[in-house]
Amino acid sequence: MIDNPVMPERYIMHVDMDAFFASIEQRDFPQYRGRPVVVGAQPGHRGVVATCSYEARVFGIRSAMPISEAYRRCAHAVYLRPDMARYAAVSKQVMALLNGISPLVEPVSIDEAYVDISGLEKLIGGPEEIGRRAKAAIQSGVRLTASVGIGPNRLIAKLASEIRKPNGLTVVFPQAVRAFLAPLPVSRLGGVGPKTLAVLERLGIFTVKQLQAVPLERLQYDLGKKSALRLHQQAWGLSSDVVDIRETRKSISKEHTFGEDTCENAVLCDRLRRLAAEVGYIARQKRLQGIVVTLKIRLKGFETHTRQCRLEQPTSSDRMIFQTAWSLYEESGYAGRAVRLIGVGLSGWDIERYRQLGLFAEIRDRQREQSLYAVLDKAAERFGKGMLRLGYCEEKGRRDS
DNA sequence: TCTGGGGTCCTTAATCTA
DNA sequence: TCTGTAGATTAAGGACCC
Repeated sequence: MIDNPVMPERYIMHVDMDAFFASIEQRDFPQYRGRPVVVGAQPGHRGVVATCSYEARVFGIRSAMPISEAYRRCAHAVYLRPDMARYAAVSKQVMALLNGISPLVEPVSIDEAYVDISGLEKLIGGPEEIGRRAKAAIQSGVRLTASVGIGPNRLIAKLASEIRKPNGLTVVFPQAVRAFLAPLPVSRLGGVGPKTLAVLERLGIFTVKQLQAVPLERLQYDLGKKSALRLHQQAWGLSSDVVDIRETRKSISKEHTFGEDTCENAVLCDRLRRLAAEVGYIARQKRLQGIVVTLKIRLKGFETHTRQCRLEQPTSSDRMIFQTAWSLYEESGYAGRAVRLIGVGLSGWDIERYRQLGLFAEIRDRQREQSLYAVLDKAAERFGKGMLRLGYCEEKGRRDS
């Protein structure tokens, strides 16, 4: 617990399941308990570690590590292929348990979620009590542990959940935010990967406190406008406190890495057809039709390219997706080169939503009207706000803020 | 040396259009 | 009607996240 418990206006809770895939395997198969468990590719094949148990981490094994390296570090670990369907079912249970605490649950991945717990103090208790309640619900509901962080916004909640792992609970009150952030390494902030970290280190910035001292303009010179602004805001503890419960998926894609690089058309064509069918199937299940098809190709040497095509009509048809992707491959000039990975994606239903509302021409008027918001205002007048309410309010809210 | 899969967001360059 | 320009869109790649 950090600082004193004065009630802030808002409390956001971040729940992060501990070593999720590996913990489910250890829960379901007692013979794996107490042993290093690595979920991911099989040793001897291409691939990386998806998750590993805390016993495996003792050997230095980490997520995203090549499986060959993991095997070198710990040959006697249990190596398992991921069973995503089983993990997804457990994830669903966890989200339902969190829903029992607050209806405002935003799953951000299979193993983590943000929960808006503002205003629950009279019903349940202070933030620490709510955190304890969430952990207990997960423990008794699915027999797994989670690390929980609570703070005035998403950033602080997430960083707080990472402070004590596994099975931790950390609450950061608003007055304590600056002191909480100051000693953290900048690598803990969102959007700081190897490239950005190298730039920051070149500038002599290693901690959040040091980052706070750097003028925004200086950061923008080295990192670009938006990335720098986001980083600067994070350094001062500023972030969204909105938990968004709507489904917001923007694209669907499937890809496959071949065991060995191939340049055989028959193999590539067959794989692309299967991937397109998977994408089409998910799109139809979600009742989505996309107007943009993307082909992804990774060649020998990890050289990666994408090619996009905008269709005449939105689609969720396997055949249409496949034919478009295959044409992109044939036109790409990569035919004959050894392919390591091939993938296909479908996106662009947001564009289609506007078109269906008869707003496509108006979108072109953006240049005259200066913004889409004016278009939405006009359209709302014409169609009535009821019909456009969701999109309209989203956009208007963003504009007003 | 080795580097999966499924995503999101940002930047940049080319192109379009009022 | 022509032309330069600014802003928007699109395509591709990069970085990052889990």
